[in-house]
Amino acid sequence: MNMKKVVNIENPLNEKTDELIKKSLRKNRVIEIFGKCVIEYEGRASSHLGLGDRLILLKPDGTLLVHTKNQREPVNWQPPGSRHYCKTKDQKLVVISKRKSPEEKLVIEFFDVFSISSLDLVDEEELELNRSEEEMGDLLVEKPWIIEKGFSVIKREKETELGYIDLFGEDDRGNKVIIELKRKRISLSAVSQLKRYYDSLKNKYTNLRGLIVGPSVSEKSKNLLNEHGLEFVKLKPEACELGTDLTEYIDN
Amino acid sequence: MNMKKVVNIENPLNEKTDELIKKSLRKNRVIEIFGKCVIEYEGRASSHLGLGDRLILLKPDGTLLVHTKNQREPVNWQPPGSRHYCKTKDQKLVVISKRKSPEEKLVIEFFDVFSISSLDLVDEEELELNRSEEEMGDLLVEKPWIIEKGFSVIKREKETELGYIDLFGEDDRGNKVIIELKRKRISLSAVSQLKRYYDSLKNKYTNLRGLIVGPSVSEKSKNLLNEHGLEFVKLKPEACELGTDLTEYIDN
DNA sequence: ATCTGGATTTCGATG
DNA sequence: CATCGAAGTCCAGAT
Repeated sequence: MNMKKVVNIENPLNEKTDELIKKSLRKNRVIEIFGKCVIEYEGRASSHLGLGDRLILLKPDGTLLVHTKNQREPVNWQPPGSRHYCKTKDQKLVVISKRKSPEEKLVIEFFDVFSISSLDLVDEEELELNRSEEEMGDLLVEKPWIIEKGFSVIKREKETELGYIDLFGEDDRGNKVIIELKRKRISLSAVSQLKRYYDSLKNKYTNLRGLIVGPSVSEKSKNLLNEHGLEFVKLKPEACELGTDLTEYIDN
Repeated sequence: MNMKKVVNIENPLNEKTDELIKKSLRKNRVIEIFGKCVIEYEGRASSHLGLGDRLILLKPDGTLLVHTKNQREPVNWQPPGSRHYCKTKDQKLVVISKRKSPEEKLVIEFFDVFSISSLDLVDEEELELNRSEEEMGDLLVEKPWIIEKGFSVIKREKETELGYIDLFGEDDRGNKVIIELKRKRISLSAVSQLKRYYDSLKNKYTNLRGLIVGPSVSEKSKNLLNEHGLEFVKLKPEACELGTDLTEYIDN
């Protein structure tokens, strides 16, 4: 069953780890290092991280991740496209990752290495993700009556001077309608975004409405919508999955 | 030197891996699994990921990460605070992670396991990060003349009806000044944000200016600033680090 | 290369 | 718990 070759050193000696990492980098393997280290970063920002235990992950696409025992986010990293190097200096393993444009450099100095594994990962599958904002758009193009009776879509992703409008359409009285879709509760910045689109088209269309569509809206956002004469339409992203009962919208 | 105990199985048998993972979870270790798996997610969104090789990371704070050989971002994950479980079903290792509020569930079914390591990571260090937007604020509070001659800061993080203003101050002619700080090139949404703050205070102060401070500004954003009567002031975040030569601002 | 906006954003601060 | 905005955001798509 386990025909896959895992290179694994439990108590790595520095002279050997150096070699192993270099070879694994050449072979485009994913490399994982548990170790005690100090980290310096210099680039878009700059940072210093004192001595501690971390897990370092080197990916064949040039990604480098430094994970601590907490948090979803890496404490330090290099984005895809970086170049990784490694050497032994003063008896210590040093891993360096650089990229250009923007110029960025990460230096990891190991004071102890607990474990190294490296492996060729084969993965051709792509993630199928549902309930995105895009799916909300798909649903409304197909069933525009969910917005309101008589509504019709003219254009998806309409470009304006000031950004892209999710849906542009027309109501049963001939008003043009700008629709901004959100899969989460409506925030102030979402309202500002809609207002910006509205302003960019209000000179072009005399009868113009602006709708924001999402699962809910905060109090302040609702007030701001009212001030600007914009409207809110309730629609939860989970309603946009196939086979969902939409009868609650049917009296529109 | 290597007194740290690394639990490491190179060719894990499923009966043993089950036990090892359960024990490591109890002991709050960081667990890393290389394996071939299928993944289902159901929660804020939903997703399916077909058979492929991945690296799974389980953290003691309840974070779970699934990394493929590419990208900085995990292809699937659970945020901190989730609960991890593991079992053997149909001779296959299954790892499950759940959280409530919002309800989310991730199920990883392994068809092959290549390597497992688990380790107690000790890390008390905090990251020292420089060149943040906050540091730009620190500098301008200390040296307000960088904005312009005669400018003075009245308040940091001033709250308004429609959000928090980074800096609120006054110029040498008695105009009140709203300042929005950005460490990156100014985008349309940054301008919208400043406009929102400006609108929320323009009734309160008759002589009001709105400045946006950042390293550069896009053409569209510059136009939108002009339309609204708002202003741009150039300041790079790296200038906010200690010991930087600020003579280029000194004629202000 | 830049611009634009979404994201299972995450994260921290604040009320 | 909700709101708000930054982030070395990342990332995809469009120009």
